[in-house]
Amino acid sequence: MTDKKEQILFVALELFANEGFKGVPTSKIAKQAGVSEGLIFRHFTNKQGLLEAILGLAVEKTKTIFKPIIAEMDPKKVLEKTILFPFSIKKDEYHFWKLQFKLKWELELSGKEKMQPLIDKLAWAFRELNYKNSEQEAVMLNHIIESVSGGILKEGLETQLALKDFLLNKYDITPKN
Amino acid sequence: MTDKKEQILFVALELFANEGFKGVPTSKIAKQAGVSEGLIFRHFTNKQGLLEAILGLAVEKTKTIFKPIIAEMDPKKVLEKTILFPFSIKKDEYHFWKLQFKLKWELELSGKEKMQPLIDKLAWAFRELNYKNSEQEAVMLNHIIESVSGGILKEGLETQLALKDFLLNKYDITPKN
DNA sequence: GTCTATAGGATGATAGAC
DNA sequence: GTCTATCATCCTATAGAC
Repeated sequence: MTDKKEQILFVALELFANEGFKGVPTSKIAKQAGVSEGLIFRHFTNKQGLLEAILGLAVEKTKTIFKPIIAEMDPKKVLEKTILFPFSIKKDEYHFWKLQFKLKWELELSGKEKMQPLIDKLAWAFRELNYKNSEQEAVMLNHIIESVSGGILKEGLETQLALKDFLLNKYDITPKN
Repeated sequence: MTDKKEQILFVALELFANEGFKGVPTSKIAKQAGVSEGLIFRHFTNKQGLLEAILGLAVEKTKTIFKPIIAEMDPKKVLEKTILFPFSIKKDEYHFWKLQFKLKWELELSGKEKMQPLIDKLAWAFRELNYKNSEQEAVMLNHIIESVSGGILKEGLETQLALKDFLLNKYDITPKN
């Protein structure tokens, strides 16, 4: 079926996202991936290497996910897409995002650089829309969507849903063309 | 000197905050606390029990920290104190707050109930100030200060400092009486 | 209350055969 | 590329002496 190396990555991402890096033994990854434990070390040298392989993919994936926002040239649309983003996280992206939050705190990884392109784009949008302090507006909105995303991942979409229309309204976005 | 039981709690809090619960062996706690490893288990039964003892203290400490905001009866002052809060976290409270964020993700602890009294107070303040949707305003401001606090703990106070005056201004708060 | 010693199991990693 | 077998270490927890 699938490549065993990819299978290891797939399972490890899911397990790390749910139980943390230190919380998951390689034996468990191997078992769930239907692979011998030794193979993990053949492919990734050590457990840390496995994590770094996943992190490498994460950088790419993040770029892909934010591409539609970065590419948008209508400033209002930039805000709309940004606000809607947390509420439109797909089920199969949950593991990915959960891992980002988990590792950010478990290993104190920045995650900051990954968001910078989005913040820059937001700052641009606010500037276009003549907001006073576009830089800080961008940083603040980023804080909001980051915390809202975290809330959704931890406590479920329903718990944050009321914020959606509130935020769209706050930023003066008419409910879809 | 200090009670050895307290010393264990003190050291464990610091280590858990910096390296996570699963990341810290009891041997390390014992060593750094200048105590035999067995004593940890005499006092707290097991490692989980040690964590729960710390978590018990955390509930009390959180109440104490937010008490000045909850008790405030001037709605403007409530907003001011809330906004200033992340920027005034004392060095000796860093471990405590870092632990809250770390465990929130490592063990998927809610942390939500702990913030509810603050959110309620904020909702009250916004209502007093005739904001349209006081509930969501409160939730949003809570998101902001939560994310800002996280940024300060992870990346340092300086990285978030620009937001302070921006937020005070945003909520129309005159720079201190 | 506190320490020393140690059991018992899990865990990361390696060696060697296929 | 993949598996089996195995090792060395680490880690939680307990027993028993002081």
